[in-house]
Amino acid sequence: MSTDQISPLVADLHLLTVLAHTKSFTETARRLGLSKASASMRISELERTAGVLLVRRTTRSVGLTEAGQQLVNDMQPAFNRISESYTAARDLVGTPRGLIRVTAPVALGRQHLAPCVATFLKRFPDIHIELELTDRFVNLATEGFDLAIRHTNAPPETHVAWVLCETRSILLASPDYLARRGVPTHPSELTAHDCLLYLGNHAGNWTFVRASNKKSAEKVGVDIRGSLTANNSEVLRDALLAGLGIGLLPDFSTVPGPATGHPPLVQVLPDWQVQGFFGERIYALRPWSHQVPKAVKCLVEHLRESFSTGFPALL
Amino acid sequence: MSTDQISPLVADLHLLTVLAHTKSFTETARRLGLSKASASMRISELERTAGVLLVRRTTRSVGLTEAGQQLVNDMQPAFNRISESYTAARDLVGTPRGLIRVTAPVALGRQHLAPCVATFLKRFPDIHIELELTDRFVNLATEGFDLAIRHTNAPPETHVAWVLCETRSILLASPDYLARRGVPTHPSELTAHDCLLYLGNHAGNWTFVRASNKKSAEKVGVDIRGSLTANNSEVLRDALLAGLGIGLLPDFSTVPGPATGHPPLVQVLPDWQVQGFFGERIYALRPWSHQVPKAVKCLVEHLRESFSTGFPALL
DNA sequence: TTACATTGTTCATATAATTGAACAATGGCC
DNA sequence: GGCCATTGTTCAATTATATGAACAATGTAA
Repeated sequence: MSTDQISPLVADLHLLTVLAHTKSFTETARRLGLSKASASMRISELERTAGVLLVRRTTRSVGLTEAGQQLVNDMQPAFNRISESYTAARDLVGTPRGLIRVTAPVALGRQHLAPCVATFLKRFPDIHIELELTDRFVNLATEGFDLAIRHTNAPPETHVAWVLCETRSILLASPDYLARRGVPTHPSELTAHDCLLYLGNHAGNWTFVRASNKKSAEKVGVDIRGSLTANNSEVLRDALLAGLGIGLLPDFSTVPGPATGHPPLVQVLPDWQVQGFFGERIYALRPWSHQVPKAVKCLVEHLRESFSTGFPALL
Repeated sequence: MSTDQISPLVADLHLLTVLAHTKSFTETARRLGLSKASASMRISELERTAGVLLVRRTTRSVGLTEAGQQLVNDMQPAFNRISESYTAARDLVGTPRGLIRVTAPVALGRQHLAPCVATFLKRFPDIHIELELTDRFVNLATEGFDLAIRHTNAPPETHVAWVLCETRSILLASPDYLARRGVPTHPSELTAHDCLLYLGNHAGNWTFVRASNKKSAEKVGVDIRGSLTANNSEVLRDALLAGLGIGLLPDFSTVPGPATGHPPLVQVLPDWQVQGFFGERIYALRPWSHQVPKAVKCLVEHLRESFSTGFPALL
């Protein structure tokens, strides 16, 4: 009925939406900066005044009832909108500020993003950044992230995708490995080599493409034998440096620093590219919204500048 | 950014939206059931944490700054949606309940609506009704009404319009007036009569239409001389009963009760109708929304039943 | 199965909130 | 122009709320 009635409940209703995502009073309380005792009591009172059971509570876990789930589904976009509006109002005046929650792949985040973020925070003292590094595919909207840094050639259509820089995945090996096992001159030779595979992304069969000077492209399918498979690109890089085999890595994570004592890696089969790893870029992704907070705009701009100047040697 | 940040502010942001409509801390506090001291302080703190001036305060009046206005415009639909969702959740279980804010024309409201509402409240003890009678055209959405009862032949397209009953406006006079001045047999004779006009609705020239038994309709334009013009239909009715002239009144407000000591009014020119007063109905109007609260549905149903049985004599 | 760690709830205490009267400022009214 | 009613703000007293340690329940790992 008239919106006046929800006034004493608005805060509790929002608490409920957070609870719906975290499915935990403890986590909800932490995010909202209050005690789990409060969170528990306020939900209880919300249910009491509403006269509807919203939360299914076992002493150990929390789920929503059908009514609660429907209520949250209805309200969630509204709270998102309110949040955007508030941020937009703040952005009207003064310097950029606020909290930006960023998620990025572990390796990329640690090696390139973190240093870049550090200089950014010095320029904008009123901006705070929460950087969560994970190789898991997070859902920006439901997990409350403002920005995701992704290395991909197919950014999701449902998000705003800013291009930070162009990259490509190339085949690499250490000089000593190539000295021992020989330098491949054609993709088909890879079958006889040890390969380092990224778990999940890299299937057992790669299709190589060579763009000839004519229109037609030359294609070769090759079965790959993985001597090491890992879900961490830094492990693969270290394995490459140690001379364990030939690996497909994005170019930004392959320049060894002087501290490693290793010579630079050597690109293998530079004329060939692996299908599915064309046109890769580093993107800053953001769930679609009416407004982009000024702080986020600044961060993206800063990242774009930093990433466009090329990547420094690692370590 | 992430909606978690607005959690401590949500209640204050909603307070701001109420303030935007009332333009008064006192009224805002009354509606929200807290003291004006609280309202003032919480808005102040909201501005402090946002770092933006939202409210333009003179010690006597309250207006919004540009930033504040934009913020409210952005958020208002969201809060409406939240309110609807909450009401829908409550409606999932148990008997209809909640507050319904209703506005209606003074005469119609006092004579027919109020008695009907009384019996309704007995049937649904958990429903509360706030009945505001005014002949002013209220904006349902911005003034926070759930339902408006209107007597019109052109319900606004932007609202849900339930038909409560059919009515028509007819020409009436008291028997003694007609005895003194004669019974008109044709609209053109009205120029020589005293007429009672509703201020605003009734212009000085009426077009009369008679639906003949053939397809063609007969039309006559007549200049009307008003002996009394008022913006209150009850005043006009009393004047009719007192024999002051001929008046155009909706049929539901014309049956004099025995307490008046007056004989029933007599319809004049029953074959003719006045253009612009065709197809009149009593409507229950409601701003468009995703859900109609169960309590509102029940009230509309109750009104429809009561109004369809015809109107009792007045007074 | 058993022990452990973690969850949600409870209750007395401490904290933060709301309150209401007093005050200064202002718009309306004669 | 001056009076009066009403507005928004301020501040100490009060009320309501949040807190955190203790507890029972439960999923997990050995």
